[in-house]
Amino acid sequence: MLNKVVLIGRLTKDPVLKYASSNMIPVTTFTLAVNRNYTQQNGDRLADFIPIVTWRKLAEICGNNLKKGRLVAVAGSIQTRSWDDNSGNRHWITEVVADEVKFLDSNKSSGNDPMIDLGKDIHSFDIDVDGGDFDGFSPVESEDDLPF
Amino acid sequence: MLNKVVLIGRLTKDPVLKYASSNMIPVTTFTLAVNRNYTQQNGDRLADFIPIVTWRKLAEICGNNLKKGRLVAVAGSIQTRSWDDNSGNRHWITEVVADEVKFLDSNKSSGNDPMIDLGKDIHSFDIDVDGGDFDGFSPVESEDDLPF
Amino acid sequence: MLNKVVLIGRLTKDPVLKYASSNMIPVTTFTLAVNRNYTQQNGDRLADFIPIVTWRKLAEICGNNLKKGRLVAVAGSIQTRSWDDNSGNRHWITEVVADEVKFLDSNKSSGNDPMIDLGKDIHSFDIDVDGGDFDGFSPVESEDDLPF
Amino acid sequence: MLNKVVLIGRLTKDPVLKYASSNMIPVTTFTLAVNRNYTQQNGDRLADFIPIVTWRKLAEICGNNLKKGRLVAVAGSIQTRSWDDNSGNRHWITEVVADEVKFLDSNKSSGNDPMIDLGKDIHSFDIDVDGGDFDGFSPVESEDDLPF
DNA sequence: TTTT
DNA sequence: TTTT
Repeated sequence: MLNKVVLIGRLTKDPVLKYASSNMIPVTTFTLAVNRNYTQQNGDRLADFIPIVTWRKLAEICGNNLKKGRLVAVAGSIQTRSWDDNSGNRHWITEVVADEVKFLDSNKSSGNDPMIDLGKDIHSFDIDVDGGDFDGFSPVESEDDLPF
Repeated sequence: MLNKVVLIGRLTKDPVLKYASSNMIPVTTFTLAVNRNYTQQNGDRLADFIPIVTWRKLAEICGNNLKKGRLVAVAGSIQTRSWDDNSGNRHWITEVVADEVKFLDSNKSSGNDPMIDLGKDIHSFDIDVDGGDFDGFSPVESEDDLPF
Repeated sequence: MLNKVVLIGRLTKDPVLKYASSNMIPVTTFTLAVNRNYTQQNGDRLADFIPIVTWRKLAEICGNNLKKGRLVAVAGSIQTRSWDDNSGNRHWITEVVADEVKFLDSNKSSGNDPMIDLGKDIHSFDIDVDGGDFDGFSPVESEDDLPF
Repeated sequence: MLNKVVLIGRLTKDPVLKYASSNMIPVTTFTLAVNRNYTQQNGDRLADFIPIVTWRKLAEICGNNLKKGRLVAVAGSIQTRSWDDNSGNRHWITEVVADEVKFLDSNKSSGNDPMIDLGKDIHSFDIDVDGGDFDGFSPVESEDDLPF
């Protein structure tokens, strides 16, 4: 019926950009560390580590420009998927499918890496709603090959 | 940093109310079926099945009043936890911790079951922010015994 | 940068469906009464009354099917507009532009009015993202004629 | 019933911190410029300007630390209020009451002004849910004196 | 098995 | 009547 998520956090690692085997649609995945507001008395857990998936043009922008440690805002929805391991056991996965990803800090790696110039403003990228060159809009497809 | 979720869906089963073994805090869990807007061409998946956790007073209200099939709105945040199985394998779980649960349909089971009278209005219940009688506010505690 | 709203409430009046004078795009407006969780000690204000605007296909669905008192969920964003009155004074308006409207209760008026059959399930309608027959996608256009 | 807002944007001016005349509760107001994702063909409107209100401890933190141009995330709810002008005309105001404000950029004004040291991390502040020393929790009180 |  |  309704399924809305907004997160702000940092990438735990560099994102992973792949092309789905069946239709070559770009798909990028990363994990977001979202710090909790309170501090545990034992100092134990301080963050939630939330798997994020992006598709198509947004996947390419994220895969080519985000890096470990970058601060981003993600808007999207929660999705559940299942996959079967080699032993025939079914595993369930809950992840966030991002519709929008906003880059909230400037590019830290000022070296000569192939990142685009983010300029002096905060950049934001929306999802490619019409699917660009891709054949037919399907909100979620080719869920195989996802690393989670 | 920021972690906000809003869901509307139906309970896939009756909720499960337990009392955490360490401190007897009430905790209720259920799974929400959230229908997607689009229809798969193959008619395959139409909904996401999202695990929900509630604590304290809200847990008691949900555990005592919700039933399979009821339509609810949930506001809260995404949480990740890990647990180790008997074989020593660690499993990761992503679920939604509910701060607010709104009952969106009237009581379907008009029989003589022990459900409270929901009256003619939509009822809503907020989380017990101060923790009631409990000693000290801890946003998430006693995560053992969770059924997910 | 990011602008997300989710509301659940009831229409204070029947919605108003118009066609924008410049380009004949359908636009429907209504006000949502969103009850607050707490009760004022003086019993004064119990709800916020939030102006909602919808465009295109979603506007037609809302304008033709919603009625005063219906319970709906709205997802969208906050928008600010200004207009000048006859005395040359500028007025500022804050409203919610709906991307999605979900009908949460069944059709109350079971008479022979021209409402569509909502069936036994909750119906939901998304915004017409591609704009249908309209010439070029413009997220908000023709803001004149709005009744707020 | 349910009323959730998340915004990311920049302060158009320095925030205004006042103490409500009736009970001396701190209240801070500011306007957030939230850039839209799309560009108008005429280059006209690019942002929404959304009035924000915060209360109590969060009001003091915002009033003492935020400045014009700072990038923040705001989570809260939409509120409507009315006030009567000298001519006896009633005016309606829609604003966002912030429960959480996250500071997303580091302190720009590195001079010797009285701002607190924000350190090298992103700082976040939650609302003072129990109201501190104040007598009884009332989510919104003393709405007079608000500058909007 | 993690970000700052 | 506005931010970057």
